[in-house]
Amino acid sequence: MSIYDTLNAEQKRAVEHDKGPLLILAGAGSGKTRVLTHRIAYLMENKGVNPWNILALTFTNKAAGEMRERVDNIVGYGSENIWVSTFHSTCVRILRRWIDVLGFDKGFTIYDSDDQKTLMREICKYLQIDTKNMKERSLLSVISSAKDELITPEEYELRAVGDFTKGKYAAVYKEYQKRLRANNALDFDDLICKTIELFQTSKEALAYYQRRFQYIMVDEYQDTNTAQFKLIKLLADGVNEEGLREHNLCVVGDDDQSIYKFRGANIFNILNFEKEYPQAKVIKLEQNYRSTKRILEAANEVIANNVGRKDKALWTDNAEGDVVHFTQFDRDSQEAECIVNEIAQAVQSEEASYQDFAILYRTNAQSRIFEEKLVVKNIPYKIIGSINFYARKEVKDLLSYLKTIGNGQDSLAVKRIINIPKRGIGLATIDKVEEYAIRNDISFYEALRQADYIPGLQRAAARISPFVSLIEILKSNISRPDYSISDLLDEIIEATGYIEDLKGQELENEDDRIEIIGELKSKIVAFEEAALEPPSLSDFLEEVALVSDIDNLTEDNNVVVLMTLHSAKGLEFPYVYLCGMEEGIFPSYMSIHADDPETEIEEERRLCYVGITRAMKRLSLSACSQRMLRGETQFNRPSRFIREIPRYLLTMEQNPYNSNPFRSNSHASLVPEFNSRLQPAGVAHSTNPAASSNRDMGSIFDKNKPFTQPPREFGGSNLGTIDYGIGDTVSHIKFGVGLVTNINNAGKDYEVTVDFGTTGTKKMLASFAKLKKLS
DNA sequence: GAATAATAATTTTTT
DNA sequence: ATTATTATTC
Repeated sequence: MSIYDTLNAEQKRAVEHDKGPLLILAGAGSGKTRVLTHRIAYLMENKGVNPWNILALTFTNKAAGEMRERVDNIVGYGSENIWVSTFHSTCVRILRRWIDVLGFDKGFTIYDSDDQKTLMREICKYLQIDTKNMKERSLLSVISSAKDELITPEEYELRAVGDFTKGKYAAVYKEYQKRLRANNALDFDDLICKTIELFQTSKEALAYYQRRFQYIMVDEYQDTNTAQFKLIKLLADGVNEEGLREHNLCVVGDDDQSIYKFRGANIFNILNFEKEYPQAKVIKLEQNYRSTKRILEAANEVIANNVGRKDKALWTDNAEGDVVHFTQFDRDSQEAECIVNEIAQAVQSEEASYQDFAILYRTNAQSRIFEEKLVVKNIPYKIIGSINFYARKEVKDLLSYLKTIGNGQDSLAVKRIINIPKRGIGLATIDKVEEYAIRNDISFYEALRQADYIPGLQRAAARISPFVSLIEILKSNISRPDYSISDLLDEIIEATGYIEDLKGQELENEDDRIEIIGELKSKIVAFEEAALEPPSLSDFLEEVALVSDIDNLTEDNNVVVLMTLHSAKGLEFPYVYLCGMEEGIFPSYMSIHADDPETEIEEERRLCYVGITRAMKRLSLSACSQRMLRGETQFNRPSRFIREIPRYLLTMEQNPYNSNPFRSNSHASLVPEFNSRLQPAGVAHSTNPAASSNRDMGSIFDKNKPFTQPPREFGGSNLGTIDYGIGDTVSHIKFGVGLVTNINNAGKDYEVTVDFGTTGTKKMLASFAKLKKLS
């Protein structure tokens, strides 16, 4: 009896394949990680492959860590020598060693999307681009797509000839790359592109890694972009000791779970793998070990609506299981409250524990309301993603100090902290320094050091020099042998008086902010303790840039987890709540109204498939008729994906708050209170005329309504009117109490004129103003 | 020239 | 609702 006997026939074939390209099409829950780890073990144990020669690429650090751990459990030795890491970490590791070939310094900084945006803002200002027409975000995405396709700024320029807009893009792209280099910084895409550039520039570097990585494995292959594929191809093109090109490349993926097209994922990497490698062997894993029959069938039915997929039929030996639950709520607050109550009850009755539950949604913004309800119920939870810890102001400030000390060329970081805490250095001074830096072709920080020689900076120069000395002193500490990053952080906080400054600002959430600084400190300490040898500052900054929230999700925490559908890929939970199943939310408004809705909706559908297939035992779907989004009330119809699940697999659950407020659950006491909060106050929103126009967004379903449930009314039935008229007294959230002096019918909305007395007379649209009638 | 108050703008998904 | 930018005050 060997460990390989637990594998099914197809899995076994995949595991025992040793030489040559291999494509594993692995459906959801078909044990693909198991196959990968067993294959690594098999190669080591039975084929005498040196773990040193194995490279396994994943997309998240979590997946990488898990893979290493699982190999360790099987083999018991040598797993630390396998190179298992994410694409991005792999590239950083290579570049830290070789990037000087490309003219960068080895201490380069990695820019996250916030940094990118800041840089782009500067560029738009510099190139006098009107950001009303060309948004920073869209410019960045143009650049990102170019990089994904390995198009250089020069090439982009060539292709742009004669096209004004593209010409502009080319200029921005060029300037962006120029500034990254000047700051000795790389963005995420650069990590991949520069590694390829390195391999094309240095035969020595390429040969070294080709020789080392004799066996390459790629997880989530459907998410690779053109650049990543090129990188894999370059590495897999090496020769072995006998001078043979074996292409020992094993890729695992599922075209139905390709959900990163927006990030450049190229579906043809998986669809055309056999064309690229004609000798490739293809193995399909179609047995699902995760979900019940009903859940799997629901998933299959939904995904069957997509065209142009690789043919496959996922099946399972698991039990029939519970039907899929669908509940339609009136409001998002009900949805959240109800789901949270259900979880509390299940845990109370010891049917399950907190960690068995996941709440999944399309956008991060949806997490807020759940958090609210979970706190009230005292349920332990973890939200993955939403407000990234490293995006907090305090953290960014302190990290910028670290970056400034580690890489003085990173002007973005220097500019961020030069006046934090306030040193009396304002915009005008910064502009002058910047101008001097550009004129003399030096970095911003270098210009600060020469502040005394900058014309027009008499008084300001005196304010700059203490800052420069501070950084210089902190810098000199790094060279001490006993130096640690956490000491450095302490010194920064101490020397700048950062915490005192924070306290002086009299912010209401002062304690939270100080706590966050403490959290940063413990993260640094933990990082230093986990490292085998004392890590360098750039090691830590790299960790910060490349470790995502999901990576820290561990199973030993008994908490309910909340995350986006994207983050949930690769995970599984006994009980899954898929909420916000509404047209405009999921599928998203963006996809419905895209230039090419068919394609975009298909991606959303794959995302839905991913969501459904996370569930092992029970799947609960829900939608709300009314939802608050960015301070506005939206009215959405249930998602088309609900309709795609056959009725016999679904139960339509009654909204417990509506049908029977005294339902026999232990939380019945909450209900009357809830309703009273909901009814009169909410009427102002639900009766505004824009509501009916928003509603039409989902009207494609009017002709073909999938629901037998009688349509319920919200609050009152006077939708499309407003409950105040000329001469009425109304209150506005910001302007206070005023008198309605005029109402005009402005198409789908009403333009209301209100006299707020001393505040003045304002004209506003009824749908946005949220006026409340006072009588 | 800098600090502060007021106003405009923004969010789909992520390494 | 939160954050970046602009207008205003000191």
